[in-house]
Amino acid sequence: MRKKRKGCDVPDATIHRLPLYLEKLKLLQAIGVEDVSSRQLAESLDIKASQLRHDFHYFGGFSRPGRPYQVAKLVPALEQIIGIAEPVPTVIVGAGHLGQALANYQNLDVQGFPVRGIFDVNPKLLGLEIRGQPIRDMDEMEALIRKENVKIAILTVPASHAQAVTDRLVAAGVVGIFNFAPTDLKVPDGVAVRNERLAVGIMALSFKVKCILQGEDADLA
Amino acid sequence: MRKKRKGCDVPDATIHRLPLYLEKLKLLQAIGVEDVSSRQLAESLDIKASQLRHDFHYFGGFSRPGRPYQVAKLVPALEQIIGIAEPVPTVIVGAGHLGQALANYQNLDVQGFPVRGIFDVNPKLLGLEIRGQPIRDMDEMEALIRKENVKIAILTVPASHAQAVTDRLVAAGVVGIFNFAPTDLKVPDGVAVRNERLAVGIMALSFKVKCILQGEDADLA
DNA sequence: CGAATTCTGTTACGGTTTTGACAGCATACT
DNA sequence: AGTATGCTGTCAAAACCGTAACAGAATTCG
Repeated sequence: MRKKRKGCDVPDATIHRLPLYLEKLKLLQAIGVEDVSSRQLAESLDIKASQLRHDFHYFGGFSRPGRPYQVAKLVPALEQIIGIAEPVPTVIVGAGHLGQALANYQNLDVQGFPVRGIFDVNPKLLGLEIRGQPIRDMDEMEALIRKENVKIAILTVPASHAQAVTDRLVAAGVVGIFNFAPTDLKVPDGVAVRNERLAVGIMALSFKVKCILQGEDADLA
Repeated sequence: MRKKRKGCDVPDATIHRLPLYLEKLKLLQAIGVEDVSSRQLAESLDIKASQLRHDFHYFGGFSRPGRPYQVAKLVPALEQIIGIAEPVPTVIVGAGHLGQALANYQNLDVQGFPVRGIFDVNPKLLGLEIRGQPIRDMDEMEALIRKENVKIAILTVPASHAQAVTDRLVAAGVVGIFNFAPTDLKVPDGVAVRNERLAVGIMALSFKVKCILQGEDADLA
């Protein structure tokens, strides 16, 4: 296999922690904190300090040894690593309840993912504006993706349409798909999919709840 | 530590796969399939058959050796394990866009989590009906949770209110919280929290997209 | 009836992630 | 100046998870 680009050969588990680090650091920055040690930052996130340093180690020196991390240096460094140093234009496909909720979710913009288009097949929804964006017909999708150079799409269509829409997105140049449809998508190499399956989340929770309740019963016995 | 209850000392990774197994099995059941081998089931989910058997092994015999799994046996067994053999009553706290979208999400009911109450502080929302459920005032929350014996709550309030609401939920007897607020919740032992952080998902995706695009640049060079 | 096939349950291996430990640098203090 | 302290970067051990291999059981076919 070809040698990976610097900073891309990183465990998934680490990748999932980077946004948490960034979020917490931005919070600290907002309240005027300038320096933060690995211990402080890790404890506030309920992880071990050694893990945090280990994570950062994949990307090389964020600080000089012996000195704590500087928030003002770390924030842009993490944004660079995550890929949101520049705003990342995004589209939402599927303007049902979930799609509309995401379109309304102000944090998407704030966190670097401005929504440049919302699309749906339902003609009744066309023209309805959400935060200044009209819901557009699917016919316009490819043109807008190309025009705005959109690389990331949020997919909130029914499972039955997900694969067909995915194929169109990929053909139009989308490289990352955030999939809320409860189905597995087939994509060519060079396209990343992240499945966000609500049902999995709540069922995993249910499993733990069941175990907790059983444990309490046992305590009483 | 006290000996764990049977079937509760299971890796997280396995727990997260159980809903996928169940979903696929229900699909097979719906189209009349009676038997399914570990290989068939695993391939349709893009995992190794050995992993599937390994997962099932945590819970003991679902089938007699030498015979494939019987869908009609496996579905209720998994439902039992996950804890949804009986419907699990649920409440949604926070009737903003996301809360309403989840309340409208029909699959919640179908998958065993009927919504028994939707709550919000905003008086303008009170009384608005979503799928037959009125949005109720927060004052009524504890009473309804106790009356319906609700153990799982879905939290879609702003981050600033999340901890206060959590404390009330826990005090009222909720044992599992599905948290969509971008903040870490402090809960006592015996309460499970699952954080569903949209920002983490899209940023993890962004990281991979950045790596893919860099890789393509490299290919051209 | 016996061999071949198909399948699961179980165990052992290999890789990855997490945790712990320590050396080295920079500062603060006596 | 010299010592003590706090910090990071780095490496090694430990825990965890995924994969492969195999033994045993039921069925099918000759």
